[in-house]
Amino acid sequence: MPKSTFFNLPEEKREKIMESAIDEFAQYSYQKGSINRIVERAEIAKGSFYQYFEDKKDLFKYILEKSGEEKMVYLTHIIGDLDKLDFFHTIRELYIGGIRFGQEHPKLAAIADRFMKDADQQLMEEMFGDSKGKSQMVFQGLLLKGIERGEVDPKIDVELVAMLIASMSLSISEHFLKEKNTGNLMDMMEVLDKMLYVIEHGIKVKKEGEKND
Amino acid sequence: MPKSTFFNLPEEKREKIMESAIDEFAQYSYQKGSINRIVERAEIAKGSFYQYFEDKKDLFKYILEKSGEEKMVYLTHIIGDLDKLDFFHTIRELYIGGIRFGQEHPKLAAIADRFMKDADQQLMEEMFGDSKGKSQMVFQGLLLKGIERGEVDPKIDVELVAMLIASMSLSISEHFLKEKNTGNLMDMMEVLDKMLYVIEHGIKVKKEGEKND
DNA sequence: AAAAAATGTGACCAGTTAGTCATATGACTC
DNA sequence: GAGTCATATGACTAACTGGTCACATTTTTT
Repeated sequence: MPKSTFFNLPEEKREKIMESAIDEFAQYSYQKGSINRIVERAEIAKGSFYQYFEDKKDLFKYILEKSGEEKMVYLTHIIGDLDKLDFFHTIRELYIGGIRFGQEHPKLAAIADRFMKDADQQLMEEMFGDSKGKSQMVFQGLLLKGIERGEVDPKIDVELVAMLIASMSLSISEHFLKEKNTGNLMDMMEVLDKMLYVIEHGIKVKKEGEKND
Repeated sequence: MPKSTFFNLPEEKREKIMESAIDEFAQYSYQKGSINRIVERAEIAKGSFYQYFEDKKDLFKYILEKSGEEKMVYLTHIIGDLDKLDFFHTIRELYIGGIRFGQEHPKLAAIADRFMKDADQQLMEEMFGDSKGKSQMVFQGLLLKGIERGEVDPKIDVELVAMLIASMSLSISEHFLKEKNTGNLMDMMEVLDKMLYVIEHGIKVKKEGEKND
């Protein structure tokens, strides 16, 4: 957590610092992001930075937390309605929420994605405290519920599939972030639905007598 | 490519250098791997290193190339028999080859995997010259052939699915590398087959009248 | 106004990095 | 033995890094 001095700062200054930091970590990774550049861009003295934050990790953690909170805004209505939709529609809604978050906060999305991709397990644990990724845990819970309800194939290995879906999610986010020029919602939805189709049905050719939606 | 001086070196020395470098990059990433530590472990002078290699990139590229060649040894017999097996058995064989390579050359596998995961697109292109990952291209080719043969669902988006499979492959390799303590072939095969099952059939519960292998 | 507490500052530290270069070594040729 | 040439060396450079600290300034309290 930032020190109290940071929260005592006038809002303008505080936001300038946050913006500088977010710009920095959106451009560079956590590792390569430079405190020197951040304080330069924020026009504060190096020493001041260390009056506001414990260290680099403290700052980055705070950004991730804020980013997580912001993302939650896009997802809570889905989590609330968890029983109204089946597994596949639930994760579809979750992805759509994620895409909207990414469109409205591209830098935050880029920072979080890059961190998920780059960070080694040790760093992840230092930042979050939980060993397995949060999203993987969410998927795992949803899968179990989906199996109970008879929507998801009970033969699958829940943990493994959660991992696979989490990894696909990451690569699809990366894909979206990379092509932000053509990042219109329609195209994204199309890609999303194609991905969900694969998760639902697999890619093996369907024999006669099998149904489709 | 390393300079001619490197290849003129007595084999013993050459291998000591390669081993030091491989150890270094297996432990640290390309970015964080240190030439200083490499020359120290290899017991050569810093200046000597730069008599053998143009720079850090030159060395790393050479390791990746050698690693790629070595991995090919484990895959060529499959590429040769490409028409004997259907799509799903082909990629299964490819994965098994990959697993065996990883078991016999864990450091090389770790280096390549980490690089695939970490490297930004720019660096990838500097190293390989091709924009899309090699494995993704292989999957794409296999998918197209699989569709032609009526094994793979023609409704899928080939490029997207190739990307998804490539990303799953990476995360499964990572999974295997992480648990090298329990890394016995039997367990790995089980996980592999579970993953392939998902790719084949998806995770939606099967209605009556649908078949399974 | 004086004292005290809080905040701001940037030179500085010890550490790292990739890469260079003048010089030394030693092997081979004439 | 002199001359030549490829190779070996490690001190050195310049550029960074995250983090510290003695001091200056401002704000608050007495």
